[in-house]
Amino acid sequence: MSRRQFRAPAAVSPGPPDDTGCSILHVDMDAFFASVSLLDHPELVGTPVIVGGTSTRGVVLSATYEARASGVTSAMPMSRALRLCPTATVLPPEHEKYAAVSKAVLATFTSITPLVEPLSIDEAFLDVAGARRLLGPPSRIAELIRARVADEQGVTCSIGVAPTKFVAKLASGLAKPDGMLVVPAADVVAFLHQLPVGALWGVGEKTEEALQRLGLRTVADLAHTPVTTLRRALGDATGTHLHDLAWGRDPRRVEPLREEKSIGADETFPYDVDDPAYIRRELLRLSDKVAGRLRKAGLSGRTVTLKVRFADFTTITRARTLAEPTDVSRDIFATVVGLYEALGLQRARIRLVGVRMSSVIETARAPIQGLLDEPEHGWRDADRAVDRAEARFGRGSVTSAALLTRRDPYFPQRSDRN
DNA sequence: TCTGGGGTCCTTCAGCTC
DNA sequence: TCTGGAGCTGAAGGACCC
Repeated sequence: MSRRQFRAPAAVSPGPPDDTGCSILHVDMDAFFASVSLLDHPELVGTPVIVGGTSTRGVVLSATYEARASGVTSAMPMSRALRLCPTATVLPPEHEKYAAVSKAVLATFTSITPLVEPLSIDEAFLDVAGARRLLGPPSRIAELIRARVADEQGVTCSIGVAPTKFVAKLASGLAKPDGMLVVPAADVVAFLHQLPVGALWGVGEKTEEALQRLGLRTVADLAHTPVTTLRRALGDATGTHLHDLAWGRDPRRVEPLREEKSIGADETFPYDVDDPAYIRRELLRLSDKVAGRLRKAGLSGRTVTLKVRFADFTTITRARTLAEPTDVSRDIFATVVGLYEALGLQRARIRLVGVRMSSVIETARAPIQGLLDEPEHGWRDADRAVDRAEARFGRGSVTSAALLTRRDPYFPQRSDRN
């Protein structure tokens, strides 16, 4: 669910398409989470529905187009969304269901071309140059995909067809909902130049403000500004990149295999917390979670980053790079708690804590040496035993004694298990 | 209005080495 | 021995995406 919506320029027709020079498809599921949730609630089809967190600090994850008509957008605080659309039905997220549909949709894509680059759970780029002989021109392939996704999964998607990834992504956004937009190579510059600068991928609120200060409102304005001016205002990389995009230059290819660069987890408390012992327990829980995900992915990380967000929403991070990569919960926890204690916070009111591991490599290639004081069968073996137990008995079946509690003052809904 | 959770990438700065 | 610059790396923070 895109946070910003742009109307399709009148000059571009969605009619019988000229797809000359187009081999990149961007497929974006329409209101994905809400659509999948409605598969089990057919009585709510055609009504305003919001999927999102129901805690005191929940935000909108997705909303049906009926709810969006009232001004509801993703990432909006739930309290505000319900003020805008008081008749909406609120459904809690069902992440496993979304993952299953996403996997099935991805299988449909890979049956058409091996060049599929998933961008998130609900969108992907496809390079269909190699499928043309078998399946026809890109626009016909796009229609085939839309029909198959609707038939097989019961949800709709929109597709942008263009010569480059970034134009295809813009086109799919403009085709929503349940549509297709083709931008042939010869029309790319004209298509781009009538859009507002905020439509460009990578221009958010701050960058848009910086561009407005330069008097730049449309992509055409940006394209006709000297690149040195943009670099001065936005930095070398961003300035050059946006200037290239404004002229339709985007050499990025569809890359089916993208390596993960970091794995992390963070948690916003329903209420601000000022109890250091409670924070340490949460860091243990998050360290366990991150380590488990690293092991599941067969990865180890070297840099441990602690994130702390205070009650006033200011956020700090502290990082430490270890001598060797690790996927051991205990190592991550010891490092992150050391970073936390080095902050010297007394009773600061904390809203969120997070743990992230970066500089990740495959564990099989990681140089792992036992520490001098590490027992022969150390925490690494214990972690693997926990992984095996959880695989057999379910998540949370084995956990640290410190995480076992009858009552959680900050998460009343939590029970004995995490 | 009051801001989740999972990420990536970029910029700036400091410390280190040569 | 001291100093300054270049280049590298890591840390921190910000912006952005879905």
